[in-house]
Amino acid sequence: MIAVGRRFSRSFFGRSALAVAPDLLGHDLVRVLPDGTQLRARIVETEAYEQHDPASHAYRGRTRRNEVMFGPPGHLYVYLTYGMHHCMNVVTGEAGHACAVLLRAAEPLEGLDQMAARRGADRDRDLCSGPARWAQAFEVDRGFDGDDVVSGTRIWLEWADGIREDRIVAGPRIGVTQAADRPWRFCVSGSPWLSRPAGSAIRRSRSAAASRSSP
DNA sequence: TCCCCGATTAACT
DNA sequence: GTTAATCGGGGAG
Repeated sequence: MIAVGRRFSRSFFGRSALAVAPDLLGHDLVRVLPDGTQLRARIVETEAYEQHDPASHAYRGRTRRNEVMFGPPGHLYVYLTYGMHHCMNVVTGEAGHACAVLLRAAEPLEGLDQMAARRGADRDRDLCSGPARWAQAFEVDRGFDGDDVVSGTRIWLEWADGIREDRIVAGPRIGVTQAADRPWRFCVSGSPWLSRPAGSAIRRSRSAAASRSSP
């Protein structure tokens, strides 16, 4: 019997981002390109963006951009950052609760040639090792904002092996300036597919350290 | 309307 | 380690 990935249930995503983010590690994001090619990558790094989280796009309320975050769970929230990069999130929590999990890095498993063609990358490690890299490899942009990853047909999440809890490492989120101390980035320990090494190896920038009030 | 800045990346020194 | 690229969001005026 061929092992066919199972879809996630809607209720899996109907929890807090903090609960869903680590639980997505070791599972797969699947994408079918317009020509029928299937891409698959196994999640190794996520970040949680909670309700009332100063680092969240939804912190200051509902806007056209973040509208999907306020909707039902299990949908994609895709945004453009720095005027050129797209990032993929999965909306979590009940409708009305604007939380989401940022998909940051994954191990590419299927369709590596297609990913490389879009990325212009020569090494496999450069295909999905960062939120914008991964989105580009998967040919995902704002046109995918709101897509259903539970029942979708062009992009969806599949239950795979998962990861043992003792292999999950939590650390500060990357690139955020608000609530920078919250350890809401989750990584598969020692994975070579991360956007950056996990753990305490991340050094605080000098300016940030200097501006810190120290009791 | 104006203006600053960002959940990043790649190409520099 | 540093920095340009590049543009929409959203707060300020």
